[in-house]
Amino acid sequence: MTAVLLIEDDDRIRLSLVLALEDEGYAAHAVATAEEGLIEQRRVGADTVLIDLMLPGMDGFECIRQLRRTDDVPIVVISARDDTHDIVAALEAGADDYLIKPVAVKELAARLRALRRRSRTADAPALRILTFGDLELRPEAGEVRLHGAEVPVTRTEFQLLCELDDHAGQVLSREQLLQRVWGYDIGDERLVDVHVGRLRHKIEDTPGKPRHLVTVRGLGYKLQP
Amino acid sequence: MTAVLLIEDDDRIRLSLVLALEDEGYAAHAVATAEEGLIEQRRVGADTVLIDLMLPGMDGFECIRQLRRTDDVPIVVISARDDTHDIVAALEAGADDYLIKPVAVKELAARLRALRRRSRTADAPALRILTFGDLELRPEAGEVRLHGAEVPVTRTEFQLLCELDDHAGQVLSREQLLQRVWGYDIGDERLVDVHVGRLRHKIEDTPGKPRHLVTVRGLGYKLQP
DNA sequence: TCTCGGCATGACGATTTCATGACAAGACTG
DNA sequence: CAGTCTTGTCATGAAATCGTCATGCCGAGA
Repeated sequence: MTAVLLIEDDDRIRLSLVLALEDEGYAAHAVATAEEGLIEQRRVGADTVLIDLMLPGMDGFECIRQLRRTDDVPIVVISARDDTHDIVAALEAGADDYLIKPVAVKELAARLRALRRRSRTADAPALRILTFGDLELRPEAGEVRLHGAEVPVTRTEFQLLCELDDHAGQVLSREQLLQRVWGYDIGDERLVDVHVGRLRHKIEDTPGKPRHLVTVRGLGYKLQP
Repeated sequence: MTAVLLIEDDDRIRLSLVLALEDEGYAAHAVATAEEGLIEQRRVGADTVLIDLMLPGMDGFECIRQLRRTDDVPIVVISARDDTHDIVAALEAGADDYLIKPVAVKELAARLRALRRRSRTADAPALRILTFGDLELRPEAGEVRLHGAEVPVTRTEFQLLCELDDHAGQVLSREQLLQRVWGYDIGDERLVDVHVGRLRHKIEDTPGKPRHLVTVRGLGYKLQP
């Protein structure tokens, strides 16, 4: 059974939501403040956290941020405030979904199922530093290194490389690359060739024999893992 | 850049959403019908699909179900209908989120970011590998391996192999293969023979005794599981 | 065994697909 | 404002690939 932790200060809503969730087959557990919620989640480790934004003491936003420091648990906000600004802030703080009170329990249950479907895996990815043999890509730093030495690449080249990197090992068609790097719907696909060529000059040692950025004839290009 | 596919029949909404998404830094691409959407997603493979529910022809629910049969892409519904029943049905069909028109673009963008944050970890190692004894087929990588070593294969050969693979174990007639790989309605069936022959040179070790790509006299070819 | 239709295969010209160098129009910098 | 960097377009040539055809083989049924 799925364990849900509800953080909500209003007694009536808290009680009715717990009952409704139990009806839907969840093991629901509720507390009234953000502080209790943090402790409880650390202790119990529910599969999903439901949280109100307006809480006495620590507010919902801060609670979400603190949860997110240590926990990748799916978080759904349930709030009376329907302001776009609040919604964006909550999602940016680390929430996964935002429902406006009064909530339809069926909808809540469906959203919880959808979210759970999506959150199957647990491990959080570390800072990405991707290595392909002697080629290093640091997306956050905007750096490309070959044999440890930084290689100057232009913005377009870098984006192209990142796009290929995001799908390392997969073939991306010129069309896909045009769409993703340039934002074109249609356009001259030779443009991709030209940039791939330029990139190769910089990141391949042996001309004519690309080891990283290989072309798959008739399909596109890919970055060799 | 993140590629988004929008499926929306209303011209005004479609255009304004595309522009708004591009402002937010997405590579947006739009079609007007569910049927086009399915084709487009198979062709281009966006990172996220936005879809309206009320569409001419195939409706949004069915489109979501069909997408989900082959694709794990995040799907966000954007609909004018605010009925709980519709929301639940869409989420159950496989959607990840549901927004009610008119949508606040900032909220949409925030939800897309949240969804992407959530999906990224899950679908990282999604490279399919299909194995037939010593023969390996990696559709996304555009690779064919025999005894672990990569075999260079042309596009048509690769498509032919994928098609046979999709129906592994069952016989496909030359006519079916012509239709599926070449798109011909009619044509010279010898063409299939020639390509099967070329493919065999590459993926069979013992000439004259095909172990993977078997011909069924009078019927067609099949890939032996 | 003979015959015949289905199948395999090698060759070849036509076409497609790629790589690359050159160039001009911006963008950026000092 | 001049010089440099970046970017998109184009032309060209090389190489890989495609579809067709002709030829010959092989298996199944008589």
